[in-house]
Amino acid sequence: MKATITDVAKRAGVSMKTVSRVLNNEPNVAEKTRARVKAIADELRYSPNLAARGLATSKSYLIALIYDNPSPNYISHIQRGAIDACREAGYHLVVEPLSLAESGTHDEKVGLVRTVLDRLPVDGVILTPPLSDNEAVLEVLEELSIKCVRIAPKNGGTQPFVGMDDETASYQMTQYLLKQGHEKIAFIRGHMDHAATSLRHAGFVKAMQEAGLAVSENFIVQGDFSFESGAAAARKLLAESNPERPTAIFASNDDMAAAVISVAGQMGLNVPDTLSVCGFDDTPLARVVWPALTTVRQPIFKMGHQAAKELVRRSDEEAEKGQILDFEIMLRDSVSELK
Amino acid sequence: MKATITDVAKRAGVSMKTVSRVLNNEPNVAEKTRARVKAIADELRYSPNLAARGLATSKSYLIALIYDNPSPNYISHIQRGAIDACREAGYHLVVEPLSLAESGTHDEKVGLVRTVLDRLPVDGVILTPPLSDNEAVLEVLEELSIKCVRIAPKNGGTQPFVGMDDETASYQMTQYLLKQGHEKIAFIRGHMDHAATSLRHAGFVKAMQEAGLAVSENFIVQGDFSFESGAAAARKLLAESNPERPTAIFASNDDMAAAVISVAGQMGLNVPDTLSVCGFDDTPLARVVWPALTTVRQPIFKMGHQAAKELVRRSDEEAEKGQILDFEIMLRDSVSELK
DNA sequence: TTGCTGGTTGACAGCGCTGTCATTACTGGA
DNA sequence: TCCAGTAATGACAGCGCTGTCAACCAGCAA
Repeated sequence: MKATITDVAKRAGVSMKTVSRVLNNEPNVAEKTRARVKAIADELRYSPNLAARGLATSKSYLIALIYDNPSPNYISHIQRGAIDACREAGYHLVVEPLSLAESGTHDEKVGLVRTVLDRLPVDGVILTPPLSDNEAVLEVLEELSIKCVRIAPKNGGTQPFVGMDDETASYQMTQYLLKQGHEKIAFIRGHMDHAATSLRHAGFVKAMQEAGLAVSENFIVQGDFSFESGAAAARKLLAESNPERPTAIFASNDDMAAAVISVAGQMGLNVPDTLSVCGFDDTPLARVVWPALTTVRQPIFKMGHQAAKELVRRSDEEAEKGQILDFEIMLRDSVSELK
Repeated sequence: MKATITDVAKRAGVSMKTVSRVLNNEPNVAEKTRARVKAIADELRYSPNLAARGLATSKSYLIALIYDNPSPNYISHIQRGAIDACREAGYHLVVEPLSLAESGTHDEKVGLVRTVLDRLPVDGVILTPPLSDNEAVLEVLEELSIKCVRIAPKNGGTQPFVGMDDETASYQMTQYLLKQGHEKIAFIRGHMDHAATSLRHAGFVKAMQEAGLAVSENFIVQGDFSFESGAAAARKLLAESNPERPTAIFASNDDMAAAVISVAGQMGLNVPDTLSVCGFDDTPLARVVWPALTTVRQPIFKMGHQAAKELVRRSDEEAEKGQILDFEIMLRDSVSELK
């Protein structure tokens, strides 16, 4: 049978309340008492009953990770990071996928979110793109006054968030391409709903302009982060009929970059000799395609970690309003110097 | 403020207990009363307090997905399936990654698992490979008498499980290769800890033997399901020094198959013209490499779904001892007929 | 000595729900 | 008409914990 707080109390010859104080690290317990209670709790392998504690405190010691993102890799890393932080604080992570994109009107979305959140009284939620900026979700969270941390949101808002500087990353990657001698550089945009899409685009444009290069309309193609959209974009950019082909293509995520490499291969174009390609995200895919993809590594794990950490923060610790984490440019084999 | 059962009871002019009966679909409530209570509960947007209910019933309405598997794609699909089933039954899924492989002795592993499970009193757990067959985990589960469903376990045991027939899938895929005229077929094995590894190998061997073909030692290479191990295996198999090269390579998962394609590309071998390649799992990767991978589709989502469904089963429904789900062979472009 | 302060401890109620068991309402047959 | 027998309902305790508040015990100044 599982030990209860009463068992520990009896064994230690103190009241339940004192045990409770020790377990919650509350002040005003004599050091000697504290040590004894701790020892006995360990001995009995006591661990508090979450339901009871939750009922008494109206906290659940649960935080939710809410997402509507088809990229398993992204979620999986966020998740790992978040769980890591939860464990340290005695919290647990429950995952709640939401399919909001195709679920009708704003009110229907609100209803859906509310149903999920009503049922499970979590202490906080982590929002991943594109939900970080979803009105319906934010509205319900506000209404139920649930704490939340947004990952890579489009605009600040009042809640804390964690993100990275997509624009600068994109800017630096473009500069790298320029340094390799490329001037005819095409850019494939991501999904419109994601905050990162316009930031990455902006960084690209900024670097091009600083280099005094015109950004041709024909060299900016809209994608949606999927492999298929990347392939379509590549076919368009590399078409024979295209008056002049780019010497480099900057796809704003790895899936689309992989598609570019694949299409180039099918068309008999050698990457990186006749076409340089780079991506964004550093998914496992990046190392798995050939040639290995030059890309930007996002600190995904850490984002999840920091987000959860903020949510499980004990109130006496300092709050973080927003955090911008560092990225890293991974130079691999898919970009070469222009001869 | 959130409505409680008392609010509903007052409004409906009945006792709490009657409301409780309605909400839990218990018998012995007049249809009229039932309908009225339901309506009022809806109106008040009442949803039960999980902690209170948990305290009263010593159930948590939580099930855990425990894994130690580096494949985000696999986990992510299992997870989706499981959550789906949970939602239908008012349960929630909490995810618990465990790093058991490198965590020392058996007893240390047991300790680690126990810590995680002690803290969170879940009603059931889903075990994914390679944990489905992990002694330490199974032991703790038994000790705490927590229900569990194992996904793709090596050997039956007494718990329910869901899986697919890896051996037959592998057998059929090999037959397909044979039908394309290949005889010199190499096989790359997966990670030793996974049940699937020997099953897939067995299916391959069976088909070869039935075709009256010898399976050369040199054509069986040990991998570990990682891209890197696949690449190493491919380099070994395709080495110039190798007296005779295979005309087809059957990698026992997609990552390794992708590695084979990549290595072949680097060595100037055309896939599928001079080398046919096939994989196993049908991960997104399979459609993303070029040429697209001929592979076996596992019903991963469904496995997660069925596993969770079994755990949240109300006791009056029928139990399923074990379920073997169907696979599908996905014919794509990485295998061609031997000329 | 008394009175006061502040650190330490415990008694008790109550969080929102369900299980048990008693009570009431209703049915059909004698 | 009355009485079982069953269906419908409710009163109440208690799940394991924490918040509140009162009680207690030094130690020290007056």
